[in-house]
Amino acid sequence: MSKLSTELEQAFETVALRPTAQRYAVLEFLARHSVHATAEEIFLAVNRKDPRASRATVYNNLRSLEKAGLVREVSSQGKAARYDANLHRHHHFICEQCGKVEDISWFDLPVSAAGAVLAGRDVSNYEIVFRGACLGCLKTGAATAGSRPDNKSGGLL
Amino acid sequence: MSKLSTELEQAFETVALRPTAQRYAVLEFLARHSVHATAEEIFLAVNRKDPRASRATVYNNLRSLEKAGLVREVSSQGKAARYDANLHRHHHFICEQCGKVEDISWFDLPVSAAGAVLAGRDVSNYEIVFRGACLGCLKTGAATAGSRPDNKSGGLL
DNA sequence: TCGTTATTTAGATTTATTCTAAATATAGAT
DNA sequence: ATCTATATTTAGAATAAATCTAAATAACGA
Repeated sequence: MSKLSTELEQAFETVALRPTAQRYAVLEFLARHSVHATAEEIFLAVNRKDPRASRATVYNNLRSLEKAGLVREVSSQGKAARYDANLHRHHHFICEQCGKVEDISWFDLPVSAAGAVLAGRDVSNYEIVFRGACLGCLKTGAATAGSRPDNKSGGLL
Repeated sequence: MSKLSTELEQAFETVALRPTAQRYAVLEFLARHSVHATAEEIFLAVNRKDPRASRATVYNNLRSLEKAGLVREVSSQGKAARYDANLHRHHHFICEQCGKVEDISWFDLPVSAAGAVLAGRDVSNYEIVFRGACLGCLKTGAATAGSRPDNKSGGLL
């Protein structure tokens, strides 16, 4: 009866997806942990408690949840795809040192900024992906400044 | 002697990466084709002409080029990672119907928009990922409006 | 309850990526 | 030019990730 379970049930209702026990477990895990887990990690996690879900089911559900917009695949560095509950909009920050993917609070992109350049495409959603050094890595080691040829300046924002 | 070759050589110079024939071929392919190819596609493409590069070399070079900032992995739907030459900054548009990833001309994110929310992290780069229906799919079929629970409005920009 | 359709399952299969250790090429110093 | 230290390349084996299969089960509406 926690607030989360209500929210998850409503989410399933909204997108008209059958809330099977396995599918629910996948979404719940992602909603509870902002760690951006791989399919394998989700598989292991949901199988610690009942109900047990097979690997194929985890993959199936990640796809159906993604198609419904409740989950999204976040671009990560490394082979296995990482997933993220998408109940509330947010941006992402990827640490180039340690590879961690952090959530960044949502803010709207000013309309003026994007308009012209999208040329009539129908945008249903968007996110900003920041890259750099996270707070942890800044403390620990020396940050390597990004060095793309056409990035002359130091700080980018 | 084309303009591209000069640009590629300069790019290697800037980032202090050895411009081996194989590495050059990988970057050149990505720069010439904005198709956001997979490692396998690049492998096949660069081996149509000399020099031939092994699969492992393609992967090695994608990693070194990525670390140098000349290439980036673009988030795609599907298992194989897709890569993109990053000589000039640009944003991305992913079509939710057909899966195509398109480049969007660069524009700066207004400073005011992002500042507070990044909380001291050192941002060396960023990009915006738009999702929706591309022009081709808009013409062909019916566009499905995005339906996340907290997205009440129709158009997003 | 019944019938229809979606979902789940375990395991095999396919596909993607990394690893290995020896051979080669590169850049800089002599 | 030659030498040396280091980075890169290679083919193929090994690992890891994701998908497929066909039969069994669960969900939903009538």
